[in-house]
Amino acid sequence: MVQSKRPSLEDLLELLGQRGVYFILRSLQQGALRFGALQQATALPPRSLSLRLRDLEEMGLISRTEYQEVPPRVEYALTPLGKALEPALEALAAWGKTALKTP
Amino acid sequence: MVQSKRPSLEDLLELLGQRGVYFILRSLQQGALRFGALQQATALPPRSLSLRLRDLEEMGLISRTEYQEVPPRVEYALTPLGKALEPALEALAAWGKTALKTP
DNA sequence: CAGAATCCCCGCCGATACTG
DNA sequence: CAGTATCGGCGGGGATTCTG
Repeated sequence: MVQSKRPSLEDLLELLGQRGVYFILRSLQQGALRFGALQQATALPPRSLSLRLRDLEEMGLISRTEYQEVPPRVEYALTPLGKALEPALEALAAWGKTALKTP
Repeated sequence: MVQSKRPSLEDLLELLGQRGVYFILRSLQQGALRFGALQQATALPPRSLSLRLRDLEEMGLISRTEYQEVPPRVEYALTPLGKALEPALEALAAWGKTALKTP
């Protein structure tokens, strides 16, 4: 467990502004996912995805679970703090839909 | 009226991630404000504030009204589309408070 | 499979000065 | 008052390559 950053609203917004982060959180709302699956969902290069996942983990929004197997398997899931974002993400999505209706 | 950009959710998130943008929108929810007032509210240098305001205007979230007076006066206000963001901003603020309670 | 390392480049950011 | 002009720095971002 890392949880180094104080999860301030400004930090969250800055992170949400990075490409793919919104999609990562939305995807994980359906359940835990592996690195490869997130790569496909976000269309991010490995390095960028890795950085974003670390940011999210440091902010306490997601957890990383490493399974000692062959082949290696790592799963990412929302923490309670991450799940608490759901209403906000819903509200943003709702705005996005209304924005399309009134051009 | 400019309204050049299609207001997609990704664009909004990217813009919200820029420093000061959240504060600009929140401040304007209380009513129209002038450039100088926004400068004080956000603590942004003039150039950055000017860029952010233009981004917001291009996305159709705020409107710019210039009064031909001496001294010059310009007021920024939320458009209906900008006001439609209020629930989302509220939800984000609510998350911010819960984030503080559960460190 | 899940990342780390390296490299290079551009775009933003803030500071300072100036003007209609 | 409400911006624009100019500049320098640096940090993030993507592409590519390599490894436990």
